[in-house]
Amino acid sequence: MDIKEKSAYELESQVGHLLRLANQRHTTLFNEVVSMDLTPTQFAALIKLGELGKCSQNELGRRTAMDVATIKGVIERLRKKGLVEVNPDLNDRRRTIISICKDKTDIVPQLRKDGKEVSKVTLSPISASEQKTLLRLLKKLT
Amino acid sequence: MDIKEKSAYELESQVGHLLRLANQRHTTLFNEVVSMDLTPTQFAALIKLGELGKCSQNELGRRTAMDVATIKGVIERLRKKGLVEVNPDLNDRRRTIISICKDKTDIVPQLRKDGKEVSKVTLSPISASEQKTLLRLLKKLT
DNA sequence: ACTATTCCGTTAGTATACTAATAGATTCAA
DNA sequence: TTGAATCTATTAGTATACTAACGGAATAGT
Repeated sequence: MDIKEKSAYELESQVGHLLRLANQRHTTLFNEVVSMDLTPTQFAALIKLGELGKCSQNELGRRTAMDVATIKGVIERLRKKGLVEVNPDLNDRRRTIISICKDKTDIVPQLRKDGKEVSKVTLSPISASEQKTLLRLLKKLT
Repeated sequence: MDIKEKSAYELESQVGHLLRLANQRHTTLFNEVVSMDLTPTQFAALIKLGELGKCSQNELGRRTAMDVATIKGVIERLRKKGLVEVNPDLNDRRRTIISICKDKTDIVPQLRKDGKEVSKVTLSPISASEQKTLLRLLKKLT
C-alpha cells in the first residue's frame, strides 16, 4: 500500500449510494406493509390530499416534492383507480382541483396507520435515539 | 385539540419521504458537479468497473445494487456513449463481460475526484461529526 | 449420465423523476 | 390598459427501478 495514496474512493461509503440503497429498502418494506395497491408517491399524494381536503395539481406536486410532470402521472393513476377526482377550478381556469373521491375519504386513517408502520419497520435496525438523530440529520440535508 | 388524539402523521417527518428528498437533492448536486454527461447509476457502474477491471453484467448489477433489467439499460447507454465494451465470456456462455474501453480508462481518477466532491457538497449542511453519524446510521439501515 | 436446480441475460410492462417546449390564463407594472 | 412576466397544465423524450416470464447454459446431486 502506497503511503502517499489518497484515501480510497469507496462507492459503498458515499452518501448518494447509501441514500439510494436506503430508498430501495424503504420501497420494498412499503410494498410489504401497505395494504392497498399504492406506490410511495401515490401514498404521499393521498396523505397530503387527506390533510388539505382539496388542492390544485401543481400545488399538490410542490407539497409532495413532485415535479409537474410526475404529479400529473401520479394523479392520473390515482384517478384510474377511482381514488381521486379531477375538477376544473372555476375561479382560475388555469387550475385543476384534485380531491379524494367522497366515498373514499375513509381510507386516509388506515393509510396513516400503515405509514406509521412503514416508518417503524424501516427504522427498526437502529435505536430510538438513533432514529431521532437520523431524521434530524436528513431534514438538515433537505 | 383532542387530548386523546394520536400523534399526527406528518409526511414531512417520515423517513421514506426524507430519504426521497435527500436523494433528489443529491441527484441535483451530482449533475452540477460531475463533469461528464453521466447519471448517478452510470457513474456507479463505471466506478465499480474501474475497481474490478472487468465483470459480468449481472455481477456488476449486484455490486452496484441494480436489478438485472436496470443494469442492462445502464450498460447499453454507457456502450452507446463509447465508454464500456461488451464481450461474451468464452468460459461461460451465459455471461457477458463488461469492461471500460481501453482508451477511456483514464477517466476513472477524475470520476473518483468528482464523486468525492459530490459527497462533500451533499453533506455540507451538517458538521463533520454529524456526517460520520449519518453515514453510520444509513449503513445500518441497509 | 441425467435431471433438477440454479444462474445469466433478455424482453415487456408499469411507475417514478427529470428536462424542455408549448400554450392558455392570470397578474403586475409601466 | 396593454404588454411583460408569471403561473398552470400538458406533452414528448430520456433514465432509473422494479416484476414477471422466458430460454439458454452451467452445476449439483443422485
